[in-house]
Amino acid sequence: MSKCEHCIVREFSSLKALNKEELLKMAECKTSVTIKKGELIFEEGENVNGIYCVKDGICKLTKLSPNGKDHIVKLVKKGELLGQRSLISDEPVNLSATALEDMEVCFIPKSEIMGFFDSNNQFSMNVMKTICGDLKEADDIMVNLAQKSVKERLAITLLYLEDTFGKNEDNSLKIQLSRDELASIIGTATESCIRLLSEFNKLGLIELNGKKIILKNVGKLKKMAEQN
Amino acid sequence: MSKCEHCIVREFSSLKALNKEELLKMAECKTSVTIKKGELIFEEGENVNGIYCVKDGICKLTKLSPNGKDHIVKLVKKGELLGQRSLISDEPVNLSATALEDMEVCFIPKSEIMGFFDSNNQFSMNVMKTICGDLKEADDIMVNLAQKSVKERLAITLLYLEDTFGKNEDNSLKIQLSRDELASIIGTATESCIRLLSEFNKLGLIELNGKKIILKNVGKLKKMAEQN
DNA sequence: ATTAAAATATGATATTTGTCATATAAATCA
DNA sequence: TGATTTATATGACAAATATCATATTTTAAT
Repeated sequence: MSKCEHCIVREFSSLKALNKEELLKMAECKTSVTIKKGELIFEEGENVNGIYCVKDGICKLTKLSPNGKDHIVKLVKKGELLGQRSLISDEPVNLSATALEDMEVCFIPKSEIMGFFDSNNQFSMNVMKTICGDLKEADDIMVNLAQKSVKERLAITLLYLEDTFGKNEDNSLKIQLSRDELASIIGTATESCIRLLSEFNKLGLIELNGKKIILKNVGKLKKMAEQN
Repeated sequence: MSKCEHCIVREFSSLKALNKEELLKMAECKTSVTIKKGELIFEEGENVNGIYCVKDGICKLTKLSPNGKDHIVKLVKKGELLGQRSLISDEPVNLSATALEDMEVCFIPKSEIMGFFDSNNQFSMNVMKTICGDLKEADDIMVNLAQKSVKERLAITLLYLEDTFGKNEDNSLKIQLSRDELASIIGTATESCIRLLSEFNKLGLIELNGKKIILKNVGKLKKMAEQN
């Protein structure tokens, strides 16, 4: 069993508040899990009795709409925790988590985390801050969905993806999403998403190369994002 | 200065975790404020050094989009707290709060609240649960904005308004919103909102009487909300 | 390697929604 | 009260977006 103490990823999450003793205790009860690209980590409505700490890889959090289409609510990367909301609310998870790349995650059971809430105030505060950050982000996304055009939202999303997940040596976005997934972040039909990508390509804003997307003109993309 | 101890509204918020002693302390440093319909409580970007406890009345939380239009992110009623997120994140508020009715609120300074976070674990937990609830709600709203038509969102919103704020003796919605405000919850143009209200009226789903809206056929409205 | 399945792409068209113009009704104010 | 502003309503039209059809490319499977 690997030691949480030596896990660098921990430093990026609320868990950084834990002391040596707490880390040793956690290392004993945690389980390491490998998840293959495309696999489900947990599903909407499930009881996840603990939280997942993402050691490596990216996953999407989705919510199923009554019409049967998924919407991607959030992308989660290395260093973040999954399932905090559900744990605190003591409810089933309201989102599904699916790996977009091969992942390494650690599962920490509920009882352990609840103990930290009681004993470590800084940890509680960190978790609260994270959730508050998520809420603020959600507010921004809501306003974009309500008031911006699909074109603007595509520009915003592309910039966000480069900003958050970085780019490869060839300048292409590191995170690889299908057109369908991209559409499901933006909140539009897959065809509309594809069409606008083509348009951006023709306008020289981006370059398409199979699944690879390169942002060629960030300045113009930023203008496109604020068109109104 | 009125006593927090005897304030019933407190029982509906995270503050219910406070003990007698804490309530006495709070009563000493809080300020009661009366706010007239239409008045601003705080504005996006402002430093609100504390939280507001809503004793009476309803307010809207809005966010300004770059295009200059407001979006209503949330409606807040008696018993809820305002400004928690900003306080925890130690950031300016990201939303503006405006009274939709005459209001009675109490302002509790930051220092006081931060003390409760340190000393009263149940209080922290309550606040966390509230924010988690808000986050879950935000997820739902995002999916609706991304995937439902304006018509569906209007139906959903009307049902939500009756459910959350109740109705008068004549069955009309207790909360009175202008068409403009209703449109800004739904995320559509004012004219579109008005047009759809007329349509719902003609279909017998609702009845319009000046500013009053009566839900005549909740069953059909529910069907309309899930059309897809 | 060949076939089948899935993803991407694009055209044609329908539907939804926004915008602009204008009319009427309601609220506010001098 | 009358005048002025603001809110509501509706028509006409334009623009954005979805849907359906189909072609092409890519990926996966046998």
